[in-house]
Amino acid sequence: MSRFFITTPIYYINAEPHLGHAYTTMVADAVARAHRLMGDDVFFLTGTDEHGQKVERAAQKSGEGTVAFADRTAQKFRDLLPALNISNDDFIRTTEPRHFAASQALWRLVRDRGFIYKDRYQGWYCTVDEVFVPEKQLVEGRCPLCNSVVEKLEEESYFFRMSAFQQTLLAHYRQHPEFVTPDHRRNEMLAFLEAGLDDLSISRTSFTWGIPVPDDPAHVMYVWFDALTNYMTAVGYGSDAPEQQQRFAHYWPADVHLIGKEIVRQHAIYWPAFLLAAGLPLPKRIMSHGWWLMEGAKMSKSKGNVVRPQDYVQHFGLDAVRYFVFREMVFGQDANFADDAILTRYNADLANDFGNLASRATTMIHRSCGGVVPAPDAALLEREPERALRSTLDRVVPAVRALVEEFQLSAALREIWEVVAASNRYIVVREPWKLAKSGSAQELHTALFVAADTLRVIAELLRPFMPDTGERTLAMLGVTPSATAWVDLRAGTLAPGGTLGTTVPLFPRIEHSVEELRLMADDTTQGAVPQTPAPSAPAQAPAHAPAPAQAAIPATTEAPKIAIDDFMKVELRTAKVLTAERVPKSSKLLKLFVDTGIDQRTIVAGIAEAYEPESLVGRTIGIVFNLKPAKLMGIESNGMVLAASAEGQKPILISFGDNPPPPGSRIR
RNA sequence: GCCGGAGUAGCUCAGUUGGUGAGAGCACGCGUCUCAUAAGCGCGGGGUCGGCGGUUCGAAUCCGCCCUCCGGCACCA
Repeated sequence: MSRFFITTPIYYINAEPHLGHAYTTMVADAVARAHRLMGDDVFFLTGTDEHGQKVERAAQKSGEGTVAFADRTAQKFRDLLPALNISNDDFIRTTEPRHFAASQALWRLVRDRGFIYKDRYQGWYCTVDEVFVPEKQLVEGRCPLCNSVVEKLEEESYFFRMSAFQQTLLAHYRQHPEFVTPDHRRNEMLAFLEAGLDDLSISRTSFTWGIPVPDDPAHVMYVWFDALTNYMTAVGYGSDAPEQQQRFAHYWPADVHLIGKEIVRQHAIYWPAFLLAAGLPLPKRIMSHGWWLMEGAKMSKSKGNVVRPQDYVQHFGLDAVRYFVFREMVFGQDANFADDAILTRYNADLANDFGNLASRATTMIHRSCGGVVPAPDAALLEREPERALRSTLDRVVPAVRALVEEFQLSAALREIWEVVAASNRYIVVREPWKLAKSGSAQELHTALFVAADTLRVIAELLRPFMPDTGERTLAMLGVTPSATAWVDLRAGTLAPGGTLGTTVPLFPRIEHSVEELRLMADDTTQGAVPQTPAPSAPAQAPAHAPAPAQAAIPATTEAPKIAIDDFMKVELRTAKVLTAERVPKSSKLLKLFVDTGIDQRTIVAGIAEAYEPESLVGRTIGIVFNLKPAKLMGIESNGMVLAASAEGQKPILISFGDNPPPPGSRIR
């Protein structure tokens, strides 16, 4: 069993989490899960980068303390993890004490070995943007960003003697061609190295939100020195505790730093230079992926085309989104995120090919074999379609393993779908429904066994990519998931005599366009907060209910019983409607302004089809008082109106009669 | 500007060291089964392989020039 330490970048908390962050984290998750299934001792790290002037300023602007701001914004990234079913082993924040200790330890080490010196940092400073502008970028002596006049400024700074490592790094690149992937990024880094390295300014005195430089607290470490060190902090670097030192010895160096292409240099040059200076081992691989483009354009806030993964998770379910991003992006290249592409992938690959296969294979065993895995006939297994299918598996399983190790998730899924297609073809050739009527029992049992056995291998192969789907498919087959299922994964290992679970539709076809789905979701869901997927709950209805008609009404009534305490967490109160108006471009939403007795607030409610706005003014309604705010059609809604909605019917508000209680009365 | 990628069917892309008549998926058309989520399976149409020129018995694949797009040299998954 080998050790596998994989990291994502730590995400800078100055931005909102978006598809880019989600993608990096999901890729790392899939690879980490695959290594666990292969029996490796995996450590999977992600976290947040919280220091620097940008954060300090954003915190000032927000009026919170810097610490409170960092806590709140870091939490947004942390919240993304369960929503994406991420199996990280640790979540590191650069503001944690352990990270201060590690960063300062690394600094001291590098300093004591003679690679840090103090000098003056001199440059052109733009007082408007508050940044140093490199001389080359000046436009006629003015700031290229805001066109204001820059001034020459000097600041005392510590410098890292990066220039000392050019030759060592070049040698390392030559000895380890796999160090930077993909190749064209490696070539870029080689070009950068050959051009020569400048020493790097690694401290600042112009702000204080950072890790103090040891023995000179007027300086804080400049962002990358502190940030990159996180990879060692999390495995125990800088700690005095013996068990932490052992952990560090065990897990360092990292096997993979997974990053986006925009931070290759920091990881492929700065970071190894720091480590060389400290005399510490270098990470084995820097793997960099491309960007997600929207309609061919880079995502950016100003273009308003930032993809929020939660929206798609809501429409298609988490596993479908994971499948899409893995399948669609060739590692290292940019890829397009298009609504119709994800819908096509969903219906063609997940619903038609795989979901339907799982459904037909298990249903036939329920019908013809009483839901028990039949025993195959050894001689019949040696006939042609069976042998061919088996050899497909023999080829695909190791291929998938190898591809995942190289982060070729798209190709790996393509291989798995070869098996899906082969399995569908096998069923057509053997026609078990005919065998059930007139064929021999041995032939029927063999065909159904092979179908189920193949499905089981597919389910195991899918687990890193779509953990929930893999386990639900195994549950349909009555197979208990094993933590190391990939160690000896092959055809013919499904145990005859096992009892199948219930067949459930894994990916119901979606007949609506994405635009329709989006409108429905906007009108019917009250929270933009992504659903936390129920981990391994095999027998339940689809956790993510992609069918939009079900969005307003739970598909089943099998909700577990709750205690009175749980109920009392929900503050139901009366409120009086002050104003009501239609939300433009929405067929179902009304914007209400209500008096809750405690405050006055806006609530958006999906009742426009049932009530005229005017009829509501002055009326007393029931609301959920302490619901998290959510944005619906761009309007922040603070609470939720209580109304009964029978399936297919318009909602009816809870009524308090002619003599209603005062606003703010608790409902229980 | 310098360096590096990419331009192949309507769409997204495979095509190692030049050589059986240029491929896959999706979409589209036709056929077919009925176990299955109106899913599956089979067949089919469609491409001057960015342009021009060259090397060669033979080039999408090598060379030169040109056009277009993208990236690195300068922040951001």
